[in-house]
Amino acid sequence: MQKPKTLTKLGRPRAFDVDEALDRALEVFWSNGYEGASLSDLTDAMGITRPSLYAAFGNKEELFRKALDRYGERASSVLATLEMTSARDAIEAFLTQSVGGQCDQERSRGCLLVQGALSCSEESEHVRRELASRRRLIEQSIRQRLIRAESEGDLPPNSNPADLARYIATISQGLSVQAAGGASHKDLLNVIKVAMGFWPITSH
Amino acid sequence: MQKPKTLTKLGRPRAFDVDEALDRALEVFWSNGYEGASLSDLTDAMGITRPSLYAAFGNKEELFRKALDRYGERASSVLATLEMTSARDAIEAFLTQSVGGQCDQERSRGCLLVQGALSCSEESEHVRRELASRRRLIEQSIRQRLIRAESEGDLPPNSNPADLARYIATISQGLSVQAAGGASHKDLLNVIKVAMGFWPITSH
DNA sequence: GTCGTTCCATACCGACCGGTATATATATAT
DNA sequence: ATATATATATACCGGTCGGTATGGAACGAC
Repeated sequence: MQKPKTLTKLGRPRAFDVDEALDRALEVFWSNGYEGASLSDLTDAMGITRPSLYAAFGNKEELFRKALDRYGERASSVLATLEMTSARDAIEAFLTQSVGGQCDQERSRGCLLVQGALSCSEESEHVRRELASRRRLIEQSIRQRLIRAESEGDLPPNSNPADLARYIATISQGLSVQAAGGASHKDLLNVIKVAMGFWPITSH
Repeated sequence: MQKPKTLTKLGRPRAFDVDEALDRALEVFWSNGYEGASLSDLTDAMGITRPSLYAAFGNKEELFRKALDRYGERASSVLATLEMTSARDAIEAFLTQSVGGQCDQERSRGCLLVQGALSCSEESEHVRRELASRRRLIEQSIRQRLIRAESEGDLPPNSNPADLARYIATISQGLSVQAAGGASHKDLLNVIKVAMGFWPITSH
């Protein structure tokens, strides 16, 4: 059993920045979805060749998964808003931040977890399920926040945290569809305003 | 200028039912989306050969558009619910019927207008826009119903029909994403219950 | 230098994509 | 029967898909 030694800086150095290439790939996946993004689209945007992509990221599916992870890092600040003191503020901020992330500059693009592969060919079923699973994780975070709120007396009486969480997730995902359909940032904020109407208690 | 005569029943008769074949195609598009449905998937499900498909329906995009039209006919009863006397009942029935159409038997599949091509390669941009356009038509129907309600005093004060309509459409589209992610019929109905909470006036 | 290792560039792989040419089968019209 | 018109069956088209074999280029180790 021999040590792996310093096999870090051996051979010809990589001529591109992996993180930057991943960011570019994320953009393509975000715009075109998993199946809609061809390897040629990806390598063109990343500025690297096909073998470089496979050496650095494995294959298309692994690249997508890494792009999803990166997307999750970027969006972590959105989930962080759930930690606000009032549950109502937390939910409203979550939705607002979520919409903010879906509207880059002038173009509305929606959420990658929704745009990525809502429906697809059977070959990509695996990716589709992965996305659904990640969406479910977000819904769970919301649910846990609302369960906490319930225990703190910070929820309207007779509330069902599970149903409320699914409702919030549904709004968020619907906003993604709206964004993909061309709705403006302001439009989406107005939807949030209406959506928060279920909350009978105003906390300020 | 000669009459076209009776060129209806000439030549070898078609060996399949066009309507039934279109229904089968609709199923495939619904499950896999526009790009995710290959011609082989389609012809296999339709039970016809490729040239027969092209002779009867034009090409893949035209077939999809005809499937959309057929889908619209089926879903026309959903839009019809908007004509109920009370606006609140109309909206609630619309959402409930909508969910009913998205859950066939045990499998939840969402709305074709959302699943069809939320994101895609650049070649199918045309189809994507078509779907967004059809979604917008539905939202307009809702808006007009709410505008009518406003004029009838059947809306809460300070309501904004446009924002409310977009909100309803957002819920409906979010439900489609939820359905695609595996939510059950009952789950979706519970979401609707929460979603109607914005409506401060109960009409019975 | 030479070696070992890693990366890049090119060209290529089989499979499948949407779409079609060709030939044959089956109907009506006369 | 013959001609005409339409549908079907088969086999095929160029192009693109995701993925890779191959050979040379650029580094550290020695």
